[in-house]
Amino acid sequence: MSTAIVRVALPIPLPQSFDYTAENVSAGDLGRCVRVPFGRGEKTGLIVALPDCADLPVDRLKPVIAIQREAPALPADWLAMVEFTARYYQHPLGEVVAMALPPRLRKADAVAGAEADPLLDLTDAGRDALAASKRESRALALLRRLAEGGPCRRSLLRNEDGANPAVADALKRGWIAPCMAAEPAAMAGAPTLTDEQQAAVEIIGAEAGKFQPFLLAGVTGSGKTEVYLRLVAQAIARGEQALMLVPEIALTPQLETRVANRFPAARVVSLHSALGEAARSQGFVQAMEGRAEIVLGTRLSVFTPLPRLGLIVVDEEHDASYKQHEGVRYNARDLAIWRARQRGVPIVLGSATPSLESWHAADTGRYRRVELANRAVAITLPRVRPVDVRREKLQHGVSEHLLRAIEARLQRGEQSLVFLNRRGYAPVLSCPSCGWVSRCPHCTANMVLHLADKRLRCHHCSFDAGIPLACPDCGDQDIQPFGRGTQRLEETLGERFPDARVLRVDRDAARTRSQWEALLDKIGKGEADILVGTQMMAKGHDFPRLTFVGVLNADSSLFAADFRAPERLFQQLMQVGGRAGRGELPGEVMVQTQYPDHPLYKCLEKHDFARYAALQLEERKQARFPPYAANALLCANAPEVATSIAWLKDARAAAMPLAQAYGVQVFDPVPMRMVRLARRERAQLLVEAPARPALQAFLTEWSRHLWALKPPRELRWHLDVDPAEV
DNA sequence: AGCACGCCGACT
DNA sequence: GTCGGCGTGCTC
Repeated sequence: MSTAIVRVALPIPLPQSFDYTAENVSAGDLGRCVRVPFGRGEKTGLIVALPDCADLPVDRLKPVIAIQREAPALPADWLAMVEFTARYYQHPLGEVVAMALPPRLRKADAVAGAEADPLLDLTDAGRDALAASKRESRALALLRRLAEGGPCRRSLLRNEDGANPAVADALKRGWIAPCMAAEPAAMAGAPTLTDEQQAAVEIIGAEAGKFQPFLLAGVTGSGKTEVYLRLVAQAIARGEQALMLVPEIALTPQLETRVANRFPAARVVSLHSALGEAARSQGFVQAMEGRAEIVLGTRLSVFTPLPRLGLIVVDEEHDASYKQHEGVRYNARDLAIWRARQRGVPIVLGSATPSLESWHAADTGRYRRVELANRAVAITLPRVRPVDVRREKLQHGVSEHLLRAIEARLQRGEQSLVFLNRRGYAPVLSCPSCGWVSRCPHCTANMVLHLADKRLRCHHCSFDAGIPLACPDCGDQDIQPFGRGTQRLEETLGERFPDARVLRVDRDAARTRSQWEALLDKIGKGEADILVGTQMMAKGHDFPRLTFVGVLNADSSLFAADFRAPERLFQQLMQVGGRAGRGELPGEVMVQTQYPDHPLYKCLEKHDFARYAALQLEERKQARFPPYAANALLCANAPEVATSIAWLKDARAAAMPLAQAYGVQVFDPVPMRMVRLARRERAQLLVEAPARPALQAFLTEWSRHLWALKPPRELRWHLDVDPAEV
């Protein structure tokens, strides 16, 4: 019996791991879950190292309770990634592990990797039955599908409605049977590639087995997904696994089915936040054991262990949902790149409107740019033009130009979308005689009027109140909604076009996944004439009958305090414009603005992303913003903003001696633009470094000081490395 | 984060 | 005389 030391990462907010003694430990126990005594209780952690000696006298170490040896250990490269994540984002390792591991895996019970989804194929008897068939039936359709498409996962057959009894019946009759993995790379129903797509596939495919990032810049409708699928097929054919990351709302059952149907014999694991614990654990284990060929998922799936990883795809790489905004504030796109380098595999970042960071990386040659300039589906890009609202009288915020454009679509039986990034009926309720406005009692924000359910609601903390009949301050009964939200716009358009079917698509109308699906379905079937939508409508889906997009209130992002606001506006407008005219019909986009000559709108008119990116990058360079600098924010919140500011001042004082040495600039603490959020008052401090390595080196040292800086009990703080908003 | 210990007010 | 407030200190 030999006693060894194991180093355990525990899910507690402390920047250190804890050492324990254990019997009969082997190198294979690295990456295993372990039950340990901790304080007065017990905890489950992960063995992250087998050190020769502990940083504490051995007699003060406690023995572990049990090492969980039934489940497979997490591989070394996975450990290296979570360790990197913890280091880079300055977050305790144990908490990173707790986030990245499905909860089931951390528990003591082993996850059985049951073969629940067998690959089915026609038997000889099945072929006979098919040949002898007389009448059309469910069973027959099933057999024909297998005959034409080759072997297929049972789950896929089940997806086609009502086919499940037919599958069971055919199995019983011996017409179909589980078969050994045929060719998982086999594709079903793949369209012919355009020359451009073909070229892209060849260029990227040639780098298989090497680390090489690609920026696949393809206009909306150019068929990026098709390029991904071909590359995935190549990877699978080489016996490798592919990881496909997509933004949060983009992972719909449609996409899952599209991928799964394309590779009927492959095992596709789909991972998203709505998934149950069991399904998530199962997918994780299937990927880890190399039994799944494709992992398709949102940001969290970047942590899926893949022993034979051969390709990473990040779709819509500019999308904000890749960055996590609480807990471990990681960016899945950036981690994906790190992982591709670690594993020596190519990575494809795809977008019609790449992030300026990625665009710049392509400019400097760190990434290889591959362009898809032509739309694969529609004839032309939509005509885009600004509507000068200074020269027009508006009707409830909508210009006559827009209304006429909608009218024309109605007459032609086509769909219009009016895009307004503001939920609710009106952004505020106000008293004209005393100036009272509906403020949230817990936040520095206004309560939004939701007339549909007769409530005032704070969009930041979800505080909810009834609508007062009179002004709470002066008693005036003439309190009024000010400004316009989607609900009011829906009402306005309904009044103006009484015969049209107006459909609102925002977070209130599509609260659940199924509501969102139902809305998409309704639009797809042409059961709406005018859509009123927020950014939810900006991405993802093509509606063949949608030929007009009108944009309201775009200017508000033009001169916003956050330096990334214009970038996001341009991306959003380009994406939303991409909704118009994806079918046979040409599209048109109108943007209401007070600044029709603003370069952003000029570039948008010409669909010139490259030019806009160049302009923005020049501005960023002048102002020393990313990607020409690396940022981190130290954020603090407490019941009183003074507490936050005071602690941040101490933190800054601790930083000053280091800042010189690393060449970083540490700014003064400032209250956040929205100081109060959910009864806490927030402040932050910006750190600006010339580049990421300098920032990293500085943060590593600074955070040691920060942990030693005892804050008052009621104060919370965190570091946000590469923040999305400054 | 938990969860202890620890030293000062109104209750059986 | 005790129950309990939440201040501070530790967890291998």
